[in-house]
Amino acid sequence: MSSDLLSPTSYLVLGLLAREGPSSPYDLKQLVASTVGHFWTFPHALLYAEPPRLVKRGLATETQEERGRRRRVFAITEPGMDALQAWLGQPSRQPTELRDRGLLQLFFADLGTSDAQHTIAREQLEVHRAKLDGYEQDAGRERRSSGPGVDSRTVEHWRSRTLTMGVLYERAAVDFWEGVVAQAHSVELASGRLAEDEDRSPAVAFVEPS
Amino acid sequence: MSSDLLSPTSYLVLGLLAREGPSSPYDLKQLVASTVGHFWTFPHALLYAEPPRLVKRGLATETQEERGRRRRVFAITEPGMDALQAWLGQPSRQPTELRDRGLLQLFFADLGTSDAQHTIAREQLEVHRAKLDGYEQDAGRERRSSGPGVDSRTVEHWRSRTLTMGVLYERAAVDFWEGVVAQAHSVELASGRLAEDEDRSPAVAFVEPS
DNA sequence: GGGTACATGTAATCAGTTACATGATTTA
DNA sequence: TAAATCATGTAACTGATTACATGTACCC
Repeated sequence: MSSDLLSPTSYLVLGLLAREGPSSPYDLKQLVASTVGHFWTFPHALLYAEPPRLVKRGLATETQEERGRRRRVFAITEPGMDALQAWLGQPSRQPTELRDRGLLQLFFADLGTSDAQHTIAREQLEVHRAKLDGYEQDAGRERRSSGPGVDSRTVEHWRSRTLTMGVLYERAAVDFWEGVVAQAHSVELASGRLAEDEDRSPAVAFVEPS
Repeated sequence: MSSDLLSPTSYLVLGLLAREGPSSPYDLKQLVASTVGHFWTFPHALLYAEPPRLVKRGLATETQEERGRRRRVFAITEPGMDALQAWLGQPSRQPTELRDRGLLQLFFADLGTSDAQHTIAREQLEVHRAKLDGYEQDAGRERRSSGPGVDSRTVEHWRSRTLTMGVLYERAAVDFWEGVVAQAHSVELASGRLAEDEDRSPAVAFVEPS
């Protein structure tokens, strides 16, 4: 018997099944990609592996289509709903995992060339600007399609609220990396490493500042 | 043969060995706890398991103390340094993993009671305020101990710069959850669920606003 | 010298990840 | 009808996590 505590993946699947009704792993994959997947990736193989685990615990059921693709469709059970409710009723105190390879590289940047610092920072700035840009396009699309009156009790409301956290994080990240770029640049200038006429921010130009 | 690409854990250990010199797994554990461990946790068993892997690849060497605790001490090799440099020279483009259980709960909060939303948000607010508070105390201690003249090229500089990312994230998180708390509260009021005289923010009071 | 906290490790399990492989549907 | 893409899965591996277990130093 594995410990009776479920993983975040378990609750992800339970929650999606509860909200969307019976779903195939592929459905789950699509749902994840457009929501939490923006900042917490779940490889598709996981979404094929998790539902059977839930079935074994009695938290979901599996049925198979007779014709066509014979997809496996999973549905949440009563005990599954209970587990989900229990989880929602007991807020997590575990700290956020901010797994960012760029940050890890920055942490060790002093071991590389001074050029490495600059390169890392510019790359990260580009990545985070692009991501922020993507979020804002999504938000625009959504506003147009769902109209102005978004009720705070709707599913859409909480969905977009969660994405907002992603946006806030990306904004903080852009601020941060801008600072690092500026800092690294001035250090290199001071040490006479850069020519005066060098392009200062090539990686930054292609995205409009917010 | 496993793929010749190293994991973040590998680079973490390589980087620490490069910076600190020969170290035992326990040393690594301490170093991690006071730096990146603040936002990217590496369980101690990992820091006992990873160095031998590096040895097998020729990126580190192992020696054992003769007396006392007979600790295993690991040191980085030339190929190890090369691998580290190569990594630093090629900035990551992989997106940040923001694994936050509270966010996941929020995403599904509409499936719980309206009370669940409020509870989750207050708990998260408390957690993130406490973390932010801890960072700021650390920063204060460090400023006092290292004096005013921090050279931007020093190790300490980059160390604290990296922690700064943690601070920025926590600030963004506090903002976010404050908004959610306010929102959830007003929704509950509107639906007549709260009495007028209910305590509005008990979870928040114990930490000073920054 | 007995308790407590710190330090050091191992073993077993399991989830996560990568890679592979093939089937179904659409479109050129 | 061939190509391309979307959809659906599985297998193997291995890294991450948990739990266990014991040793060493310090303090009362």
